[in-house]
Amino acid sequence: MTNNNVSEQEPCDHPAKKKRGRPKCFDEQQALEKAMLLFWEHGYEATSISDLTQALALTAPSLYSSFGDKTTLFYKCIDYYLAHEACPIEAIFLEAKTAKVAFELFLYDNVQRLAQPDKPSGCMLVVATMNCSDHAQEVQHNILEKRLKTKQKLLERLQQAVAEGDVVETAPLQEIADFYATVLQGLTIQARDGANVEQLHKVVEHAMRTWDLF
Amino acid sequence: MTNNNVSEQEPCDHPAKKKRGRPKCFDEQQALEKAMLLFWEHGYEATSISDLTQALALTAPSLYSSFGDKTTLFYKCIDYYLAHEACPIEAIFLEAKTAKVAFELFLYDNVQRLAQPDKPSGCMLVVATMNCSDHAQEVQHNILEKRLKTKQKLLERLQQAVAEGDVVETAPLQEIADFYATVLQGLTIQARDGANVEQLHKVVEHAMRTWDLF
DNA sequence: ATATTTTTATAACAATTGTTATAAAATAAA
DNA sequence: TTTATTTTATAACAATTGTTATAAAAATAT
Repeated sequence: MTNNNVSEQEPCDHPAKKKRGRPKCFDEQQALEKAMLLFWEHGYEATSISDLTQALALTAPSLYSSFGDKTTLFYKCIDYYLAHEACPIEAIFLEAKTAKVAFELFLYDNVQRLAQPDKPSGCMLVVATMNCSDHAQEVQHNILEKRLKTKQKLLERLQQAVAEGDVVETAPLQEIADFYATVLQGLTIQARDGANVEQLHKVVEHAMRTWDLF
Repeated sequence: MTNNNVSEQEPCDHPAKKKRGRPKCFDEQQALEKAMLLFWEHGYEATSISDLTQALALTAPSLYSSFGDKTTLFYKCIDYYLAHEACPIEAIFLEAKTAKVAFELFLYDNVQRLAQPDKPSGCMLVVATMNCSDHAQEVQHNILEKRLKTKQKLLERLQQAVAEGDVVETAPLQEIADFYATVLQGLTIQARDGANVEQLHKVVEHAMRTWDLF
């Protein structure tokens, strides 16, 4: 919104290789971000093409020629979200020495992202395809799989911890993963319901204090 | 679905006071339940009138004359849900001697309801108005308030516990309420993502084991 | 200057959205 | 039997849905 100094056109190695036809009168990345914010806020189906064209200030044919149909655009917005707004779980899990620290960093990082005052609340992967008609079943299923992958990563980090010795072999890894996945997704709804960063921080604090009880 | 022996027509005190005009060819309660199931599964906006008329096997004018417009019907479905499918939190909170038992019973009762194989997963209050356009903002806000009321009841039960002496005065009541509300709503998303009753049961079991850590 | 390429703007498309007017059908009361 | 009442079925309504055909506009390449 307030940031206008974006790179006008990616030089793409060649410093100033002018393109052939009529130049675009909007920045693709900026438009993608605005579309992502709409889908994030209202969800896939509740965001209409006319909502998008209005917010991005471009016509429907421009939208379609640049990003494809609504489904394709939505997937591109999901990719944009994962690249710019979602928690970098792999990086966090790699740098953390123990699983407990990994989960701690992961949850606190999420808290910061889920309750930003100037952004839609909650995780886009959770909220954007919650309400879908039968027509959007494929989109819904596709996003569900991404959520399940995150949960799988929690489990794998716990397995790594067992291998490395910082979690005992008898620990119920699946239950631990289920518990923290539940807390994580609960944070999304709490954020949607108006909880702020401090509140969510306290929730995570308590959830982490239970680590050694498993 | 499998239960057909519903009361055909409410006698309404007078045993057999026949109504005046042409009789209805469908059971209102049964129709309401089917509508509720659709809204529960797909959400408010993603459920269309034609989805409803098709599932209830009645025409649009019949639907409108019996239940009013879409918004009114939705609210009636919410009432039906609260009366027949939602956890009776007041009753549970009244019969439980301590706040810990109250929360325990409340969460376990929810687990049973959130992951029924033959019903939509998760809490309808959480999932039905997750994705809404600007037109449905009022509906969305209305349902949000109902969610907040539940959270408020958690807090009030904790305050009651302090008054009764089964929770220490120094306990951070708001944080405890926030934590268990987070777990509760996380259960809804977990159920939507395919978790079964046993898995959710384990999550609650662990969440309850942290009670005395506050 | 002409040709080529890309993006723009205008306008329309069939299908679906929520909703309602109209009249026929089915009952009870007079 | 007639009248009154209620529900049904048919059909349409304007508005919006996602999408695209068409041609003008604006740039580069020849």
